[in-house]
Amino acid sequence: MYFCFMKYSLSEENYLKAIYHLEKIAATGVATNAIAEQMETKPSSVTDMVKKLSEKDLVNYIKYQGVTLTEKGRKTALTIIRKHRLWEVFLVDKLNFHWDQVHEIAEQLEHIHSEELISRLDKFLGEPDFDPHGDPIPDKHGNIKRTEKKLLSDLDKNQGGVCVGVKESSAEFLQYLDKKKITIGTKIKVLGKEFFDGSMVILVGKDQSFISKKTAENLYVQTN
Amino acid sequence: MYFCFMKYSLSEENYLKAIYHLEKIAATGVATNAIAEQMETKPSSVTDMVKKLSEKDLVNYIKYQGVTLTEKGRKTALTIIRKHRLWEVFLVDKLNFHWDQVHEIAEQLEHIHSEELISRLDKFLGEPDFDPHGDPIPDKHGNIKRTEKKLLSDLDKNQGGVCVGVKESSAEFLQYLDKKKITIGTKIKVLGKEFFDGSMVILVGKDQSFISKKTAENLYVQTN
DNA sequence: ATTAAATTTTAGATAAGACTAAAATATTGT
DNA sequence: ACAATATTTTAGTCTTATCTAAAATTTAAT
Ligand SMILES: [Mn+2]
Ligand SMILES: [Mn+2]
Ligand SMILES: [Mn+2]
Ligand SMILES: [Mn+2]
Repeated sequence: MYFCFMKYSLSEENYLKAIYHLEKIAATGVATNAIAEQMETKPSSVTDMVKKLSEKDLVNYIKYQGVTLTEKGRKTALTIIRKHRLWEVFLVDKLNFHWDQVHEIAEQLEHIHSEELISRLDKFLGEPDFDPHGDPIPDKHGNIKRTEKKLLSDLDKNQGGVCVGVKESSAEFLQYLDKKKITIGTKIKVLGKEFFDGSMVILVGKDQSFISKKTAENLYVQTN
Repeated sequence: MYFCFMKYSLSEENYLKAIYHLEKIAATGVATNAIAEQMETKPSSVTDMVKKLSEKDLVNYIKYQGVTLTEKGRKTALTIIRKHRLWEVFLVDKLNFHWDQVHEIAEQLEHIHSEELISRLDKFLGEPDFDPHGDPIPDKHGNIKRTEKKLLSDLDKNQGGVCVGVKESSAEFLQYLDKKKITIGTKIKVLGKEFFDGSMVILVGKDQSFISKKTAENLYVQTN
């Protein structure tokens, strides 16, 4: 297989990315319906594309059994994710965009084809390890620096940590976190946890705050 | 017509840009063949696209009589050119690309859709008036700052000026200019002009240099 | 073990953008 | 003026990426 600087279409790249993200959740092969939902398209369209990706040796596909990425497919997906996240850092760090504004633009920028561009952008940004949402940026070989992190919802009373990422990164959720004064790097401590509904009273900096279970399940923290 | 933030396809945008550039040369309507050559496509494909652009009120088209841009088409072309040139400035000024490396990448970046992105990029770059090749950058309304400039080939003996742009901006020509130590801002003086073939002996900084007519016809200077 | 329901695939259609070959129109040369 | 040439358009085909409707297969329920 060696090194292949093949260029793929916008659509192919988006499918690979979707499958990559779904593969992390699904234990078995990724289901056609799951891909269709993620891509906001129809299952029949997915089947067509999956066949094509299979032809190009980017996915393993057996009828009715879902798909998995091949090594080549995974590498390709990771370079797109790398580009996405680097561009997000650019938008936030250099152009002063807010973290809830960058995803849509990065969705476009991630498809720009130029190794040299990404290599220089990476240097320009100081070779960052994480994007504005706390997600790790794969290096040029597709290696991801894994870090210890837990969902805030898994902490017990009196445990504390630093917010290092969000699971959901919709604009709505990010804007809600702003209102709560929570962002990457914010110190959080669990003051109380309600048995009934999983809601929490937490210490954010010096102030108390009340958050729902749903919120706690979408915040990653690094415990100390 | 008012303000229309309609998004056009990659192909439509490229056609508009091509027609814009050809319109500056052609006195009459832009010929189908000319567009085909510029776009590296077939005349029949051009006819198809031109009909579509005409439907969308981006060009005026009468069978067999070539096309001209409408006001809407011209504005749209200018926003794409604005994006192209701003990205070129970014690539050279911020990522330290060389001026002969940026065009291809800018051809991709110019199609990213986001007003906010371009507005912020413009500010980040210091609202530049010219791109790395000396071409003017239209403002957000499509206004271009016109400057006095002549082709070096039109200067007479003993006239001098500052290089402010290139007509051709192929990588080959730009690399040749590097070898000749000529770039934007370089002071040039005509020491001699050969009647026979239009070649020139010029002063570049403190050194003499010999250039062909073809080279002189592709260099813009501002006389002092 | 059958039947019902959900999932997935196939078959056939559509739209965008490109192509080739042939027809229509315009331009040139004598 | 009229034939020869060049340009442009039309007609029909192809590819990519979608879609709908129907068939095939798997999974879940009785
Ligand atoms: Mn994102
Ligand atoms: Mn992100
Ligand atoms: Mn350029
Ligand atoms: Mn330029």
